[in-house]
Amino acid sequence: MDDKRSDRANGPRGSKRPGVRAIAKATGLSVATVSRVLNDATNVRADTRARVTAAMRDLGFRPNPAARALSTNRTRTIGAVVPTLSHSIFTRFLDGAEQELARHGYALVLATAELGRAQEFQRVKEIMNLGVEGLIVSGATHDPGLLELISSQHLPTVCISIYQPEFELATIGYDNEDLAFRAMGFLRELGHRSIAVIHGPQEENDRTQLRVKGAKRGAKGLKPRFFETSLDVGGGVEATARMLTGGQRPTALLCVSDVLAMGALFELSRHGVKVPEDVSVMGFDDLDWAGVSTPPLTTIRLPTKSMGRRAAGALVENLDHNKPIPSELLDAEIVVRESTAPPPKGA
Amino acid sequence: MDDKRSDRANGPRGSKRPGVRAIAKATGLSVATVSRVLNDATNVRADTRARVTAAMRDLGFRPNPAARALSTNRTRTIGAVVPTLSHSIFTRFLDGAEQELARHGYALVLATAELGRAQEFQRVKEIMNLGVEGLIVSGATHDPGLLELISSQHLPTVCISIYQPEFELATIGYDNEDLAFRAMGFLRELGHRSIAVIHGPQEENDRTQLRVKGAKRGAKGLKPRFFETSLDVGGGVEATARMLTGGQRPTALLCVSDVLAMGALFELSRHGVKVPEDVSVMGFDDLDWAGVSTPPLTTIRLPTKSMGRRAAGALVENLDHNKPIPSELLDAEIVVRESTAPPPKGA
DNA sequence: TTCCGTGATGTAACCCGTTACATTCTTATT
DNA sequence: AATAAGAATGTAACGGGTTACATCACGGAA
Repeated sequence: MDDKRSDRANGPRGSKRPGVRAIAKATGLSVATVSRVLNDATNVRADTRARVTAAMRDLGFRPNPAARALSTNRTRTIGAVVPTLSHSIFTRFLDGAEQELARHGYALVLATAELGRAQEFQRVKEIMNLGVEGLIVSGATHDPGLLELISSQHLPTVCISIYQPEFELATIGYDNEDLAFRAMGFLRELGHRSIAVIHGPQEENDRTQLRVKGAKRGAKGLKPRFFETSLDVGGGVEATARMLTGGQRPTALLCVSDVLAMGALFELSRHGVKVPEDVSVMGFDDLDWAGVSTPPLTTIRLPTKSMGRRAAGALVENLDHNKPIPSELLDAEIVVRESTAPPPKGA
Repeated sequence: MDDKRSDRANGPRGSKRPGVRAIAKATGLSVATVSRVLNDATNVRADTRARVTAAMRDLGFRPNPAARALSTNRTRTIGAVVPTLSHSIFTRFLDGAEQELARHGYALVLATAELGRAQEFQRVKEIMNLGVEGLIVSGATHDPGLLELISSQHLPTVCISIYQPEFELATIGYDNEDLAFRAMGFLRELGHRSIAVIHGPQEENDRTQLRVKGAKRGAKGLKPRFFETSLDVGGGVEATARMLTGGQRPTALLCVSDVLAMGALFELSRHGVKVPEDVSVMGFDDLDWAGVSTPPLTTIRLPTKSMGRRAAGALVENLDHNKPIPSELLDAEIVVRESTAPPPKGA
C-alpha cells in the first residue's frame, strides 16, 4: 500500500486546512467555544457565535469528520449489503432506506455481494472496518461467522425481505411463504387445476426457497410443475419456452418474481398464447411496470420501499434513542389485474 | 442533537474496546509494532507478527477507522449522488462503480437527490462532511455553489452519463446528442419519413436535452413529432397512447430511453399495432430485457456498467497514484434487433 | 459593599492509530 | 572478537474536534 501523503487536504500555498484551533486563534476565542458553535450549543452569546461563523466562512473551515468521529465515537453511517443492484427489488428498497437515513442525518454505505454468503461476510467486514454504526442485510441465511461478528461487535442489524421473529437478528419483511401460498390459492379459486411455477435459483436464497415452499403447500392436491431459472427477464423467457414445449400446457403460470413474469409475458406473446384467455399469469413484487403491461399483471404488492424506510428508521431509533429494534411483519396484498382469469372452458 | 454516549462501543463488563495500546501491553511489544502488523509492514519478525495477531484475535481487536482516518487523512470512501435509484440506468452504473471501488478497497457512500440540483448540492455537502475522498455525480448541470465547493475543497470528481471535455470537471460518458442523431439516421435510412420521438422531462436533465437535440438534428428535413412524458414505463404507455390517437400515425417511434420503449411496446400491443410491421420501435440504453422482449428491441447499447467502473477507476487512480482524472468518451452502438424494419408499403 | 449564582468562556486531557526518529538487536565481514 | 550495516522494535508526538472541569464576568440579593 503506497502512502505518499498528497497535498489533497491542503489549501492554497500549502497552508494547512484550518481547524478549530485556527478559528480560535483568528477570533481570539478558545477551541471549546468554536466547538460549541459547531455543535450549536445554546450557551454561546449571539455575537460570539456570529464572530465564529464569520471566521469559519472566511477561512473556509470544514470540520474534519474523522476527528469528530474519533472523539464522539459516532460516524453517522449505516451499511447495507445487498446481493445485487441489478434487481429493482433491492434498489427500491435502498431508495427508501437512503431517504429515511438522510432525513435523520445518516449516510448509507453500500456494498454488493453477488457471489453468495462468503462474499457477503467479506463485504460486511469491510464496511465494519469503515465504521458503520448499523447494518442492513437481506434474508436470514448468512455465514455463521457473520452472525458471530455482528453479535460480538454489538452492531445493530436488521435483516430485510423476510420476517422471522425467532431469528437472532431483527427481521423486517413479509411472509414470503404465506404470500406464495395465498397466490396459489388465488389461482386455485379461479378454477385453475394445472399450474406452473417459475422461480429463480433456490440455492443461498431463502426468499425464493420460502416462496417455492409456499407455492407447494398452496397447491393442495394439485401437482404444479416447477421451473427453476435465472432471476431475470431472460430467465422468465427461457423457463416459459421450456414450459410451452414440454408436456401439456398449464392454464396458469405463477412467476414468483415480476421480472420472470415479464419474460413470461414476452414469450407467451411471441408464441401467440393469449393472456389471460389461454393462460393466466401471476407475478410477485409489483414492479413499477406491472400496472401498465399488456395485459396488466396480477401480482403481489410488496411494500419494498417502505420496508427500506422501516429498516432504516428502526436503526436510527436504536442509535439515536437506544430503542430496541423490533422485528416487523409488513403486509403485502394480491393486486388483481387483467392477466389472470378463470381457465379456458376446454381445459 | 442528543449525545448520550451509549455503551455501544464497549465490550462485556463495560471494559473498553481494546486498542493498539491494549495489544501492545498484552504482548509486551510497542504500539508501533502493533501498528506495523496492522498495516502488514514487512519489517516485523514472523513470530512477533504471530504473537500480535494472536492477541488481536483473543482480545477481539478491531482498529478504529476514525482514528486511522484522522492520522492518515484517508477515509477510503467515495461518494456518489444519483437522481434516483428507481431507474436501472443508474443502478447499473452504481453496480459497476461499487464493484470497482471494492476491488481497490474503497467503499461507496450513496445519496439520492430526486428533487433537482438544489437538493443535489445539499446532499453533496452532507457526504463531504462525512469525509468522502472523491465524488461521482451525474450530468453536467449543477448548482453553481456545488461546483465552487468542489473546486475549493479540491475534491476529485467525475460527472457521468455525459461527455464534455471542455467542462471544468472530468466527464465520463457518451455523446448523447450524437447517439440520438445516429438513431434518427438509422430510422431514416430504413426509409422512415414519419417519426415520433418520446422523451422524458427535459428540465434539469442535460442527458434528455441532448438526446432531444440530437434527434432534432438527425431528422434533417423531416418533421418528427415530440412527446414529452414522465421517465418510466407508464410514461411510455401514456405518450404512445397520445401518439396513437393524435393525427396520422408515424411509421417509427424513437424512445429516447428503454423504459419508455417498454411502455410503447406494451401500449402498441394493447392496440393490436404490430411491431415492426406497422410501426418500428427503437429504444435507448439496452436494458437487460431489451434482447428478449417481443419483439426484441432495437436500441442503443450504453456501456453503463463499465461507465461506473471507469469513473470509479479514475478516482482510484487519482487518489492512489495522483493520476489526473481524464474525461473519457465511451462508445455506444446501435444494436439492431427485430423491433425495427422498413416502413409498411402503404405508408 | 460583599457574596452568590448563573451564564459565558478557557484549559487541557482525551479519543486511538500512525510514523519520524531513536534505540537495540542481529548477522555478516574482516 | 570487534565493528559496521541492516533489521527489528520502542518512544513520543501528532492529527483535530470534543468535553469535563476550571475560571471569569456580571447582576441581583443581603
